Amino acid sequence: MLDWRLTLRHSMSHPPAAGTLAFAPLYKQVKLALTRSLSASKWRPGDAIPSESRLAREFKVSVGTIRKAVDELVADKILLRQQGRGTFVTEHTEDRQLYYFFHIVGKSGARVAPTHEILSLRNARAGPADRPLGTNPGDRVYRVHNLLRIAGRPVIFDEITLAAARFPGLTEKIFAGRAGTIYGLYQARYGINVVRIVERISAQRAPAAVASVLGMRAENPILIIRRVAYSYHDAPVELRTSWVDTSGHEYLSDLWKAEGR
Amino acid sequence: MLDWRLTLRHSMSHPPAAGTLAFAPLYKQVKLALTRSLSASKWRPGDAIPSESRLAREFKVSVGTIRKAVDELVADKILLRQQGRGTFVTEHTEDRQLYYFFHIVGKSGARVAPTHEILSLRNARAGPADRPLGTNPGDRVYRVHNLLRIAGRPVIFDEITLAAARFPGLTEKIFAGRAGTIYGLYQARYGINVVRIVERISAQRAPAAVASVLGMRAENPILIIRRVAYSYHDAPVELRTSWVDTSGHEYLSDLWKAEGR
DNA sequence: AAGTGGTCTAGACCACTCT
DNA sequence: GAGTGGTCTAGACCACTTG
Repeated sequence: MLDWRLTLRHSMSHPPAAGTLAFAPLYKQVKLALTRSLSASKWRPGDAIPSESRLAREFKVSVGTIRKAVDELVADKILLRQQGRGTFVTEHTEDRQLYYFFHIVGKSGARVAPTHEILSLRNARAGPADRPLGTNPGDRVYRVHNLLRIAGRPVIFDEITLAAARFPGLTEKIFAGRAGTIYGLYQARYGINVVRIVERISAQRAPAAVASVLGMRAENPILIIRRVAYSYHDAPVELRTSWVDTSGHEYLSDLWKAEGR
Repeated sequence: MLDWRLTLRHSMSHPPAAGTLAFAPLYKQVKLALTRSLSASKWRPGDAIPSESRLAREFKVSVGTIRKAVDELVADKILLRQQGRGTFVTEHTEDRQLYYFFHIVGKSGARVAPTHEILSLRNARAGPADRPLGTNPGDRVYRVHNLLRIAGRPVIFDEITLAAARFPGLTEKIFAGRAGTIYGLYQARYGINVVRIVERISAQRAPAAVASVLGMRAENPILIIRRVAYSYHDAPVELRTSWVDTSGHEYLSDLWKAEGR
């Protein structure tokens, strides 16, 4: 279990060196070792990681140093501390989904969980627009169409693109029959943990196909969100384009709340 | 200078008590005392606050406790640490503006600073829509119209609303003739420090008046951003509605980058 | 009662900036 | 060299959860 023994201590000086963190502060080295264990699925979402005193013994550093590493992972929402219980690998629960990965709220500000309806899952070939996924044009991808309703009313139409190589054997049945959230599915079935999203937003005219699904008039203004979802170490996982009818809802951007302050 | 002597130590137990933090952890009490000094303009933006060892002496707590309080203020971007130099009150420089308070980027992702053109500053009466400002309908407000160009092309039209009571003597000349950013003006002239914004985004049809200023066709889809800007302790400072032509630019939402990771 | 995270302390040494 | 923040340690005690 001690294959992560750190060789360098206090040698925080000089070229931070590309790629490796050999000369970084101890707590950064610990943080990197932990995220590597995480991405190698050493612990599963919902599991407790070893206690801080135990980690301190294993890494041969002080508890304070472990705390500083874990502090950052908690701030990144990769780990979750619970006093008296332990430190856990964050799960993609409905609540987390709603707070950190779903930014559409009612005009009154009310945050309501949407219901999902998977419309289709198709095999396709990646195009140049899928580059942010890390795919090359021609690579196999899945495209999933998804309709989100809020209080029964269709509000969002999603097109989700995934690299087939990273999601082997994915089917519409698996996607539609999942237990929890979509990111929970990635996590539970493929060990892929979405920890960060970047979204680009613009206003356009609603395409006819989208408008008809959303029950709005074609050519009416619609909000378009282009999302890239990342796992540990900035590895892209998912591309998602969302068309949002903002006649009754809007996009909420609140960095503070999102960071849990 | 020691008017902030803390009476309670280690008494972190029991009713966190509404309003007061008397029973909160020491570092939270220190943080609160510091933000109170900040909002009382005890130190001006750009100034260094006392060193950590000095604060530790003054507060009669350990340096580690001071560090934890300052850590949070740095994470909130209220303070800025510089190794070897000191800890400074954050200023509203152009750079900070561009990174934390301006979310419009080119479709390529390029972040370009806009140029501002103040079109008008009018006296008006607050309406019900101005409630988030903390004003009651009928209170005096200023409304400022502002055109932002990116690479010479008009992209954003802003309507800024301010409570006249908090910005006495504000004129169009002052607004247009300011040295740096708009939030820098609030800071330098009125001691009001914007530290957080919340934005709500929707897609609508461009009103004729806005469309003509932006040089786009009326009724075309346009992005609308309704912003509330807050100072310390969540005090609302500014209401801003922005109409954005997203034919060549888009809104970027990246919590991580915004948090400086 | 045992184990976990949360707070706080005191002190050492390093890295950086300024004079 | 003096002063600042940055890292790291070791240990005490508190608050909370679980058995």
